[in-house]
Amino acid sequence: MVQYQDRLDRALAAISDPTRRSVLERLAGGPASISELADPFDISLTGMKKHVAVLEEAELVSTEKVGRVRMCRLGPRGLDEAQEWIEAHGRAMAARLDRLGTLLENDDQGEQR
Amino acid sequence: MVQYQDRLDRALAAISDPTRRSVLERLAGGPASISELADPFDISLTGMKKHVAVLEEAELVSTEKVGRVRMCRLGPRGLDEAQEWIEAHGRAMAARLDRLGTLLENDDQGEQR
DNA sequence: CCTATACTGAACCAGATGGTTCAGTATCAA
DNA sequence: TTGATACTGAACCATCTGGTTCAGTATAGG
Repeated sequence: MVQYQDRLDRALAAISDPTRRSVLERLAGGPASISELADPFDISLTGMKKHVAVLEEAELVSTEKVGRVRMCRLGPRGLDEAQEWIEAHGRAMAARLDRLGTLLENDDQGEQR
Repeated sequence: MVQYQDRLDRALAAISDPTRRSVLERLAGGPASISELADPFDISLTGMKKHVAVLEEAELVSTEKVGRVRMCRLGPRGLDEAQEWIEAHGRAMAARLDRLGTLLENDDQGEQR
């Protein structure tokens, strides 16, 4: 019963790492090999491959082996679900906070419906 | 030099857990105690307190002890930064994918810059 | 054919995460 | 004052995470 959220879980966890966010930003500029992705960071090839694997499992990135090079590009699915959740609930949270802001320092218990 | 991203890291990691997302959704409806938050889940009080602590460190939730009850409410900062990153880069990624989509099955190598 | 390149897989590591139980402490209510 | 309630902190646990090194394998190029 948690499984249908799995992709959202993975996507959010994937982008919670700054290295992986940088990788996504880099790939937004076009495909790149593992080596090219690893280059700007103080990280081993193996380490970068792991990051790419995480992004791939979150379906944010797709890869393809071409000769001895693994080309990485943005996946077709992208951050849609993550964006949807944040927009829907971020909006609700902000709205709630706005109302709270006007009522605060006054009555907290009354908020509990 | 990574530290200014720390809040974003924490916020995204915090909402990558489905239990914590549910807690945020619950709190969008008004403040709640730890017990009330734990109730819908098969989790101990201690377990829920840990989740709340994570949300608090991400500055998504603030808490206040009132008598023997710890009241939890949405924090003032919210998901702004997370939303900004996803919107900015999600948009860029989607745009890139659109262009790729029109060019694909044709020439991949030419995309590299 | 030989060598350098680009990745891959296995093994390992320290620290974080998500959960537990158990033994408190503090407070509300009777 | 006594008991139930609501949390808290410590200790423990299994698994995941982000990283490493080392020893391959496969391919591009000369």
